[in-house]
Amino acid sequence: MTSDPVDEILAQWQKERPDLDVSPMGIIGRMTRLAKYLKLEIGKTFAQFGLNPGEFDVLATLRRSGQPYRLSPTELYNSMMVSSGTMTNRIDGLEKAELVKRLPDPSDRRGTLIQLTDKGFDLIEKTVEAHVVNEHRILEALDKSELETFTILMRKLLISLEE
Amino acid sequence: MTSDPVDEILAQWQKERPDLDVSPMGIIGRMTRLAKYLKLEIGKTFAQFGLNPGEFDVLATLRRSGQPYRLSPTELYNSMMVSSGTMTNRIDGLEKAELVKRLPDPSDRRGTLIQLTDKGFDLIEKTVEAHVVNEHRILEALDKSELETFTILMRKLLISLEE
DNA sequence: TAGCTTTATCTCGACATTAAGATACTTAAG
DNA sequence: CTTAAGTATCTTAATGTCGAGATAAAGCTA
Repeated sequence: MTSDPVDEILAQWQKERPDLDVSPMGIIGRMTRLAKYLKLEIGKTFAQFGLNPGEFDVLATLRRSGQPYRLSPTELYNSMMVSSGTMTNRIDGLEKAELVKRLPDPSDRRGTLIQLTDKGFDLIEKTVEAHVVNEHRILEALDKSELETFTILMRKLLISLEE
Repeated sequence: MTSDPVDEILAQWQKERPDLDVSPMGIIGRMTRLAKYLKLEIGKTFAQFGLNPGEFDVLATLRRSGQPYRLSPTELYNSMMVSSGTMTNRIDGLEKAELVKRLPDPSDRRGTLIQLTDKGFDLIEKTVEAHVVNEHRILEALDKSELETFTILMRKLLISLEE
């Protein structure tokens, strides 16, 4: 079995602290590292379209919500695990770039609805297409059944963490 | 099969863009989400010892490097995928807290060596112990063979991303 | 209806990170 | 020995994020 950098780390711990069972570090360390690499790789595609990962998330969430491509800031930040302040920032930037616009919520005067503009729609459409191609490339190392197993395991863990 | 939030997202895309094969989003989306939850959960343990994840990483890297618990800033930031500026910041903070100290590198006058202090050693020793217990708890949802499979898949992907 | 609690959004200050550049030193080539 | 290129570390400015708090509106309770 070929080893990766995380195996080295575990071997160091094994030597220094043989009394500890550090095997979970292998799982969590790899997950963390993978997430970092993936964010980096994926971010390159977004950058080609002038977006950062956060902005992409907002546009993609609006797009996949279906017509009329309109959600409240609260729905947006809840769905992507960021604070309200972060969402305000992101919306500000996207609004300045005319990719979304703020509309008053007719049924709640406190509220705002974030609406994808035509320009935003066109951009996210193209970006998602390139993004999916890129994701396929990134995962080429794993075959179909491996990806399936991977999904099942991650889903299981995700559900347990979200309880 | 129980579903997780990522399944919802995929279902939305399937409906909106049936022409795209968005299955890789399932893998990458879960990985990203998992990494976020894990960082959050794990960070709680670090916080109990007055550390943030970045500071923990530095102390842990020094600790597992073995005696004399001493590495250069370059070794440190290379091993943990952050910039040199980030490492300077982290070392500044840890030095102020007297958990590490900077020593001149006797063999290269440009260089510095970062040395774990006794206080730093004691702290990381206790923190790692609590951390490992916490990691075991987080991964309780998966059994031994699942964890093994998980490791193999992540290792494979990690190696392919690091080429 | 009046008062209290909750909700929606935004503002602001603090912080960690990055990338680019500065400084000082080392190494290799001629 | 001199010079050019490379290396180690730190500095700085810009960015994205969070969390606490402000404001306004809605919803509940009596």
